[in-house]
Amino acid sequence: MLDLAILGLLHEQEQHGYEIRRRLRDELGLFANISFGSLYPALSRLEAAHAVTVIESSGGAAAPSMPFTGSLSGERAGLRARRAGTPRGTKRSRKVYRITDQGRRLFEQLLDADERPGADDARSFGLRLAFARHIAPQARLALLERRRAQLTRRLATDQVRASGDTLDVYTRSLVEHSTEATEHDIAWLDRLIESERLKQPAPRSENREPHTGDAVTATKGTSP
Amino acid sequence: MLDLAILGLLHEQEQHGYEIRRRLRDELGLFANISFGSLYPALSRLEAAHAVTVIESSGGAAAPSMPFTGSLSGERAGLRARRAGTPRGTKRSRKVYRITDQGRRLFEQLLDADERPGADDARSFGLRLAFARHIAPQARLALLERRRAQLTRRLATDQVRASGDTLDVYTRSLVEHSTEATEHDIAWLDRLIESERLKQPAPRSENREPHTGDAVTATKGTSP
DNA sequence: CCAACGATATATCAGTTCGATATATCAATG
DNA sequence: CATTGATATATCGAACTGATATATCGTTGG
Repeated sequence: MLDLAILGLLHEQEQHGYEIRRRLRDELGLFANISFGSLYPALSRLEAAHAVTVIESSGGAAAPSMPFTGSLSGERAGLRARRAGTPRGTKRSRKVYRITDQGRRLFEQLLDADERPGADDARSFGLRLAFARHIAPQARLALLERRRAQLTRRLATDQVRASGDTLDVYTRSLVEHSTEATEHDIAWLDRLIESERLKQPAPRSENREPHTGDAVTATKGTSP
Repeated sequence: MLDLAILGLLHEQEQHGYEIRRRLRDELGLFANISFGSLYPALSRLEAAHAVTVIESSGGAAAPSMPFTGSLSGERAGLRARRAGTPRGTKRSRKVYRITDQGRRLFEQLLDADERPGADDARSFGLRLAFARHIAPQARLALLERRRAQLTRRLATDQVRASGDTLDVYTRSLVEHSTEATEHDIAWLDRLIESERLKQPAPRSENREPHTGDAVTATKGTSP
């Protein structure tokens, strides 16, 4: 899962590990504070799989062919960057990674294949959504609908759990709040799905009726 | 974290591993489907730490001293349970675990100490809340307020993230929805906190003003 | 001036958790 | 009466976390 996140960030711009961590935290929001013990092994993994390559290892020469338009002025600083300008600068060694063609292929493959329904699915979905602009409109729609189905299933099991009378006050409140949150999530997804549908002309209609709001409203009406 | 969950369930009734897994899934809802690769090592861990003991190892003799009032008729079945009644029954070996006094101490210790603000804090809080009936009213209130502070902090960083203009449509939607969800969580916590306050006579007031709804409403007003 | 401190940056370790898989028993199914 | 499915315990490798180590550089303040 981390691999996907890293490839997604490198997809846009070559970067070094520490910066990847910062962007994961500040931009994505998923991976509140990804551990270095996850990040660096993941980068090594990806390098071993030829999905990324190390562009620049230290502050020395070997300027990359692409003079990337990015933020900081990494090249050959440190030498005599003693008192002149360059207020934010290189900092130590830095291994800058660049995604390869194979890595790009792996990225797309992870983006719509990997999706196993496991414990940590909210994070997985959030990550995919954050990179949704990179995938085909129909795959995007499929992603949203898979997530919707997932949440609908959860809603069903949550209601079974809430219907029992063995729960104490706190656990009951927890389950009820969880149910509400899931309904809120589904409503959000429905908005996204509708918005996607408007952007593309209904791929291959027929047997396709608008299902907006079936399970959500059903939560109010399933009990006799 | 699993240790806490296991001790919490064994706190109420002695059980075997498979059943613990079922209750974690069906009652708590956290740990959607806890892995056996987590569960059984955790039980061994707890046994090694003398927090739990194995009461009954197989379908043989050695009936536990306490004839626990619980559900199923485990004792000495399997022998000649061939065609007569007993529709749900023993099933194979089963190692039944019981919590020890030391385990009970560990449980209380984990319940209010461990709380590290890490990646997986929603689960950690949910777990503690599910066992909140076992702790002192003031500790319960403290738990709720710590969680509230945590979410308020998250709200602040989420707003910083949303204020940047570098996000694409999908990521922006993700962040906005996440913010809403956090606000919803805080409102829920405020309800729980109020409900707790009514149950106990304000421990030691002074310098304590009702803070219900400061950060939540602040999310509408911080921008100039 | 320079020592202390904090931010940047990479790396590794032990401990947990997960997913997959192996093994065994028993009930139900056909 | 063989196959399948539920119950039950166990173990493996891979991944993630928190902690810790190491190093460089900029800032701060005595």
